[in-house]
Amino acid sequence: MTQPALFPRKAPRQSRSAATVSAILEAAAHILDQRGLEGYNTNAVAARAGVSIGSLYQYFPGKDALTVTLIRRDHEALLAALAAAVERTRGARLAEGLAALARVAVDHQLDRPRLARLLDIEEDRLPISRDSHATIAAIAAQVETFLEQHLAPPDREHLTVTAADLLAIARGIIDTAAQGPIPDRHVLARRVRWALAGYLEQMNGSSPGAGRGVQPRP
Amino acid sequence: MTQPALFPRKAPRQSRSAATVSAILEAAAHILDQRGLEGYNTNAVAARAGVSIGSLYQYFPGKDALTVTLIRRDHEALLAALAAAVERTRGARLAEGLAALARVAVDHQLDRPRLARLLDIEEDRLPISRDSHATIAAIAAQVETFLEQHLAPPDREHLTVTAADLLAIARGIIDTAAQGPIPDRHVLARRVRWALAGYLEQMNGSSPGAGRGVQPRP
DNA sequence: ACCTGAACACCGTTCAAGT
DNA sequence: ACCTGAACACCGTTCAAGT
Repeated sequence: MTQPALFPRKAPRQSRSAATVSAILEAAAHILDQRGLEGYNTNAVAARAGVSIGSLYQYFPGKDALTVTLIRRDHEALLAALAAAVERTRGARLAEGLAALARVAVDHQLDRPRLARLLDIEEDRLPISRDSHATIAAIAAQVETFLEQHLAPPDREHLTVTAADLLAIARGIIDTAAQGPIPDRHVLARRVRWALAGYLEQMNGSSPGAGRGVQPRP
Repeated sequence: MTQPALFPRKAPRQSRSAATVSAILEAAAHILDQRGLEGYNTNAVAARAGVSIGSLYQYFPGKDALTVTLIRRDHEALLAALAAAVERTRGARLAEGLAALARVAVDHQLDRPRLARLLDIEEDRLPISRDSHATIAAIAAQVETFLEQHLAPPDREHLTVTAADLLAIARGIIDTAAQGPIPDRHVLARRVRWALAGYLEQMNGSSPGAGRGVQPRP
């Protein structure tokens, strides 16, 4: 019943082993992107990385731990892009800020669409580990910071739920759109912006008690 | 490279074999709901259904075909509930209708939350087969019908995209919320309603050329 | 027409032997 | 400290033999 750990087994201590870990991760991303989940197996990853299967298991306790590391790296890239956008639009109007966030989310997903989609699928399937949770929380915190900058201070509880919903809405639209033929970034970003702005506006107007505090800054 | 078919191999012709198929599907749903994807394997399904593994493969060409059948049944239940709600709210105001749709979506997901979530995960992973596509299209068509009833006629192209986005938004919020502790249905439905109404309102207001036609009925 | 279950294949993982 | 690859275990799938 004890399931295998989902974090790297140990950190590499010598430069050659650091290279091994890098090669394994790069091979894993490449195979996922090129061959999909069907062709994604540990033997193929080890072969492409040019190491033996034993070496892979020296650094990763299992296939899922490898996948989780790819997911965390992907999240960290999104976090960096998001933080930059939040910083950049600090003085801007809400609509402009939301447009920037929508663009970041769309660009992130469409950079390597297949890999991004498969990592999302695996993320849904896998339990969230400790440090994955930290990165996800940091992403949500960026959205909360953005809301604090562009809205009058509502109560904390709502800020958290609101940030989570905005992220879920963006992900829902982008993931669904990305299942079909590659969509136009600009059009897709506009649809995401509509959804985000609309949610905020509705929340503001619909719930007299709860939403009162969420007002655009003067 | 030719991947196995994802539809049932053949229809049962005798009553005992119909019972076999039913037992297999029921066992599959039960195991998914109780043991998760980890415990979901064809040997366990056959054992719980009380049939040999060979019988399972007589009716389903593979594990994924079994899963796809569960997904299609789930979609058909959603379609029926959605069609009833669309019919029921035909004369109602837009806000009331959206609230009804949000409730249908939330109730459907929270009926058997774990099973619903795992089927969603598998649905993302699996290619959409012919008749799965038909059911999904029928669900989207219900949303389009709803929009036609409650909004002034916009152009067709936009109706399709709008319906798809509304579904994606609802799914994004509900799936994400359902990952954590079981959320309150009423609160969750309200968040979904906000998101749906907000998207429609934004689309209406933000895009002078494209959105002009989407106006609430007088 | 339907059912059975041993056998096979593939792939995740381990471990004894190396450098 | 790191690497190797044969061996093992689990599970999806097939197929020859039944009723």
